[in-house]
Amino acid sequence: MLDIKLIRENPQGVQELLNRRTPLTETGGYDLQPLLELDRQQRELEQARSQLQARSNEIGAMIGQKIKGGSKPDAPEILALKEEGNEIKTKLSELEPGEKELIARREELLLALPNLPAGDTPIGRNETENVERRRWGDEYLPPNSDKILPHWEIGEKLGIINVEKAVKVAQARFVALMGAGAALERALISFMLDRQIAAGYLEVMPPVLINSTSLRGTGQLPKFAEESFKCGEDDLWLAPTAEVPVTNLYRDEILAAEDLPIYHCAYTPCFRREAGSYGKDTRGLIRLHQFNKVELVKFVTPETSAAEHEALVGNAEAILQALQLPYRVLELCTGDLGFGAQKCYDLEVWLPSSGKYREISSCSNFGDFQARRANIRFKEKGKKGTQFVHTLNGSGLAVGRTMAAILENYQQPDGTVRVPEVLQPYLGRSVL
RNA sequence: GGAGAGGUGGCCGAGUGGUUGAAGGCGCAGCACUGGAAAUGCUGUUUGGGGGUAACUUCAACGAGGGUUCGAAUCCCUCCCUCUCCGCCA
Repeated sequence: MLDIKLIRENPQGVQELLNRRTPLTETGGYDLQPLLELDRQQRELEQARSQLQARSNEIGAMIGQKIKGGSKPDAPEILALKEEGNEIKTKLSELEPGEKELIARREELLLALPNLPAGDTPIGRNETENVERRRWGDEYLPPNSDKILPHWEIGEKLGIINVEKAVKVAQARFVALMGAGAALERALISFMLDRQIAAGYLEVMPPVLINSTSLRGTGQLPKFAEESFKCGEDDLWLAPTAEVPVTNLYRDEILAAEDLPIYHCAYTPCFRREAGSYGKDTRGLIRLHQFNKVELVKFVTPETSAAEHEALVGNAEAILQALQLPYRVLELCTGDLGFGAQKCYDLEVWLPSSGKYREISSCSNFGDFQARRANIRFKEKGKKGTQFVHTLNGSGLAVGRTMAAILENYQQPDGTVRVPEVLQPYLGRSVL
């Protein structure tokens, strides 16, 4: 959520940054004018209301004092005050619903606004204008990539990925991992967690059924309801990413400045409806309704968040490097930036069967956008008031896509797959 | 699912209609005492909105939302959550 004060004080500046995401036109974009108008009306009403309220409080105190001083409750001067109190109450009851309505509508508009891109986020219209920052691991690109099978075919041949059975059990876009496939998934999860724990992250295992307040806190609601699975009987949703439960661990808390930064890593299954992506990536492990992910989440002070962001990307990259998987780092342009992000790097791993880099991690700095929604603050000793923390998160990494990358990049001519060296202790074997 | 108890400030915990934003304690900060510290004493210590350059001022908040009243943490209604016991269960 954006700061209404910032919008009020610098509407042109905010509008300009929002236009970098989607230009404001007659047909689209983000128009601040209705919000500013609501805000103006609301403050006007608030002033009128609180003046009346002040007088009402005064009357209450006066009556109290008189009665304490020995006046009878039905003395004329008290009856006169009560009369005035009643008049004020009538006026207040006329003002209050209007103000509440204005506040609710302002909140609604505010919740629908995305975060402002950071000043140095490259400007662009869509994913074609993302900027490649670096590549890593060219020396590990597999030779004769034209002979490499897509991971789902290899998985099927090895008997470690079974789609048919999963579709029977659930529906399309689910897979069942069998034998070494399940073991590899588990090994990857353990490996990733161990590395991130060693890098200073505290492991958590949060609920993956989460309430709507939590989803609103991180920005998935109200705008992206159709992307998550909802449990109809309860106010519970299946977590689309561990970002939601882990960030919300600290919702409505005031942290001590010396507790920051807080680093968490979490393995969770993730559930996404993938609405609107019906034709895409219909095969394999790339786009599923259920997948595993190790997530990194940071809570930091505003001054450190940019540096913490770079470090977090480095923590995600370290996994790809340890697995010797070639990848590149993209910085998302303003037109492709996620709703809550002010700056975002995507890591894309090389998938030789399709000759493409595919997203395997997305590392975002949310600034205080989520903290404002989820009310996560910190207090510095000796300083008055509180500040919002900055939240950051990134995948470290998406496990299924990592498995896909391994199956393809580590394929051998005889149809077997080498196990990356760092995983061998976890799996107890060197070939699949 | 059945029965009961309860939700107050960073924490514990008083408070059943009238300066109660809230006693007391703990914690924390400052000052005093000390060679230094401990102990002790004194003082201070919630958050959010509005107005104001500021000093300051005003409103709101005792789980949430309604209601009664001139006035509600205190009374009434609805909802949510937590805890205990029983049942069920990995």
